Amino acid sequence: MFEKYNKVQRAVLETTLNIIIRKELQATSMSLIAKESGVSTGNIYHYFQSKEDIVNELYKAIVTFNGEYVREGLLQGRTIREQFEAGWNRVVELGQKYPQGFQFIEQYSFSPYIYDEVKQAVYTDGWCGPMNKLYEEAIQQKLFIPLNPKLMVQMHYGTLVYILKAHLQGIFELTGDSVQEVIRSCWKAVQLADDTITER
Amino acid sequence: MFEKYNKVQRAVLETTLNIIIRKELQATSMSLIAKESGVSTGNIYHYFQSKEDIVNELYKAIVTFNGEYVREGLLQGRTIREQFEAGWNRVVELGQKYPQGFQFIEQYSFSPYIYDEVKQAVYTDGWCGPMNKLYEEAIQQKLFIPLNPKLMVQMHYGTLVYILKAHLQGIFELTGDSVQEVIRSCWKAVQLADDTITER
DNA sequence: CAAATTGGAATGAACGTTCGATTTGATGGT
DNA sequence: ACCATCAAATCGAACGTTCATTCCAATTTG
Repeated sequence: MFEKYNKVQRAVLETTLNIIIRKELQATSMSLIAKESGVSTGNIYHYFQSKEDIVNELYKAIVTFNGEYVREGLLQGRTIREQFEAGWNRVVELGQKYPQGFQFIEQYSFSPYIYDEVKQAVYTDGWCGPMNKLYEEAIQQKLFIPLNPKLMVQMHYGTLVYILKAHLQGIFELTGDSVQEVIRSCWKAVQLADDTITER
Repeated sequence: MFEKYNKVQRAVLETTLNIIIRKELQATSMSLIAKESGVSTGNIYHYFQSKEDIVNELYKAIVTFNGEYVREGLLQGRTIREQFEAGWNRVVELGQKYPQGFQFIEQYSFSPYIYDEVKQAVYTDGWCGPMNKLYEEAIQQKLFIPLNPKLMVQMHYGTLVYILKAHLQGIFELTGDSVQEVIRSCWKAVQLADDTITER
């Protein structure tokens, strides 16, 4: 997740993510980060400008990592339908394999603590751009109804985020089958009516 | 929104909501709440036990308000389809008419700062319970596919939350028509195949 | 005038950040 | 093989500020 950083930076970022999810941004003090990461406060400031800088760097790193992970999935599919399924499956995998990073992005994507410039990274380094493209193509090929593709992507992302959230909160179990069912229903929600036959 | 509170409590809660959305929980200090609400710190502590208490009270108040608002909408529909549309329309209205309350609940529903007991209020005073019931009925009447109703409610809530979030962030406009289209597509996503004829 | 309410200065703890001292490890001269 | 040198890395105590909370005097209410 933090390959491009050195040992100290990695320890700090990992620890910070850990504490923020476990406690709160409010309760995430520099002294606690120092204690848990094994890096002294003085040394932390050798590698980061400020606490804000740490949190924003963390945000950027996770968005980039998630972006690569999902884009890699998109490449696996040949047809639009396959890309659709592979892409959203990767999003769900992210939520399950890296729940802390997933929760962090979710909780702070609307926080004023994250700089606007860093938030924009979702479109440049994240997976939003390629996914929007895929939806545009699906509309052109008359697979999807003619709605704003960005709106549709948000819809489907929200769908998955919320079943993952509820799952992480223990409201219900999430089997591989039910995930597939949800992704299929996402397709069904926006598919053009006369495409119904190709649907299993 | 805060009808059951007195003048001082209302001023404090409204101001707190305002600052938290504008700045951050971290940057929401008691002195700032005092200054902006026109209530002295001493007096705030006369009506609230602590800062945590204020924020949790705020959370509870908004959940209860939102719950009443959506349940009221559910009552307007006669058929299941009508209740479905009326209910989700109310959710969207909440996000548009009371964006601060909406954003606050969204941002802090997973925060450790909110007591678990207060979070449970979503089910007792909120709209999750009645909405789950509606979905169960829709499954029994063979209108919906046989999936976990709680999962489906979360799916659809996520859908609407994310188009509202994107709209509030200015990513795209949200017309009344596109909202209707989204709600219809939510129904389509989970409807049982042989129900297609009744569909417009 | 008693009780309830209000105001804001005072308090002590905790916070983010700074800074000078110390350690480390690579380099080159003997 | 040994040591001298030095810049980079590391440390944690210290600093000044800000914070949530308390306390009590002042004011209002009934």
